[in-house]
Amino acid sequence: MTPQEKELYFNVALCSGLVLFGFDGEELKILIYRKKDDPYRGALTIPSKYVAPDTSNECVVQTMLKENIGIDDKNIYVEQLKAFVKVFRNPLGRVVNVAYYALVKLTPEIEKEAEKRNGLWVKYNEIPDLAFDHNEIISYAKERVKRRVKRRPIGFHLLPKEFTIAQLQSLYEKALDRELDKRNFRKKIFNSNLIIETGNTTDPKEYRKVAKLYRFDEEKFEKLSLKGYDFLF
Amino acid sequence: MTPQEKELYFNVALCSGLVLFGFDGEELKILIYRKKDDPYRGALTIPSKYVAPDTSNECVVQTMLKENIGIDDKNIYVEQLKAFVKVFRNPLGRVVNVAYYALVKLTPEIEKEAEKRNGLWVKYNEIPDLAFDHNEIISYAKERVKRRVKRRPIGFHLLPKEFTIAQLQSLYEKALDRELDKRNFRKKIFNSNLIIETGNTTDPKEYRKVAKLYRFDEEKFEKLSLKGYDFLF
DNA sequence: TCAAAAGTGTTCACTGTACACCCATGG
DNA sequence: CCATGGGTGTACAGTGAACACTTTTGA
Repeated sequence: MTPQEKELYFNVALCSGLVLFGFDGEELKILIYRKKDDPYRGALTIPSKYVAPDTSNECVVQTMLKENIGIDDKNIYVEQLKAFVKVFRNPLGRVVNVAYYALVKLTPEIEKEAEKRNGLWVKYNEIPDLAFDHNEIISYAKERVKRRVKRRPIGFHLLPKEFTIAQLQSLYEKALDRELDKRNFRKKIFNSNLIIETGNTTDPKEYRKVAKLYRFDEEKFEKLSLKGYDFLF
Repeated sequence: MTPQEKELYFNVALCSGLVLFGFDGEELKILIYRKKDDPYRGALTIPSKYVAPDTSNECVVQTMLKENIGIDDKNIYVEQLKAFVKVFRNPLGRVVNVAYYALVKLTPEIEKEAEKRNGLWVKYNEIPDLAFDHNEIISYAKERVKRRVKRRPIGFHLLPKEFTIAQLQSLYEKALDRELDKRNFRKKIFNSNLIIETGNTTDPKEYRKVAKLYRFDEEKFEKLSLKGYDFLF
């Protein structure tokens, strides 16, 4: 490669975009921000951050998780979506956004933590207009999650350690954007043998009727992951 | 963004990588090259090309199709896989490879054309060691094609206008990397109503027994594509 | 006593899969 | 006459989808 070519081609910026899905037991939400700098000051965006040439995109995603919701945990489920590469995405120059999505269990603390840092949690089905091509990125992320949820038990990343079947079903309904039959859902979940009764129940003060709590069988999950796909909805 | 930041971040090169799948009626193949320049002179690679900051990645893919196999056709099926972004992919600097795959119907002419231009067609299941992370890219592409083939009738992009059921089945077997039952396959294909008997048959000189030729019902295909997924294998 | 959510089985249609033989033709 | 590949139907199991009532308990 000639020096001229080097100057021509090594002239692109790289950034990581993050579609952060959070589930609070009832609602599936996505974290967005109001931009505080140019370009598009004041517009809404998903979390995005430039990547220095000697830093990995995945590292920047971890940094964003730490900065945006205060989570410093390597076990958060993160997966690349694809690159968004349109020429005129950004007025500063050619910026390639390599988009990722991540799944987190929301607690009131995490929600507040993100809001303290100027984040906004918006419902999965009520995404406002965003800057750049970020709406397109979110659509792509939602499709990916729909597909993953149908095939792999990634839903467990979004739930607390112990959860009720109703919470699990609610999550699947939100992610797939359709109602599921309660009896069929339970049959399917129990047949998968991926969840185990913990023996605990919900706090009687919180609900009208106590519900059994379950946890996820990690061993079975590992085997299933290795084998490939299963767990269809 | 400060000028210092601009200098720091706008320092990455962008390239399009292409996993080109071709089917000749019997074998599913991938096109690779022997590299003629540094770095890794002499190593095998998939077609890749730097993208100038004012050019779209998709455009570069079209250019590669033209340069590598002499096909100048906007109807070739092309889809982005994802970005391959490791920091030390390339000794010249940070190069982000946005990988695509494309599907083409191979004729002896196209195969020879590509070979004239130094291309090598390797069988889907006999991929040699490649430079950079190109083996990883091909693995990812194969997984994507497997999934797509199961869900959408993209197989038709790899076949000539008129084809036999045996050719179609052979393609599916190669792509999915397993044998399929002849009767079940025919049942499934005919039930999908996606193919139409043309009334023509194969040339009696070519085969021991003539076989009916079919074509693909584009109208039904459009409807099916819009509706979403179907056509499971 | 009523509203709200937990929990529980059966039936039917469809789809995937396993499986074997006859026919036409060229060598 | 035989090797090759085209073409055809049935039976069984498993899964998806539709569907309604009882129980518990807090308000």
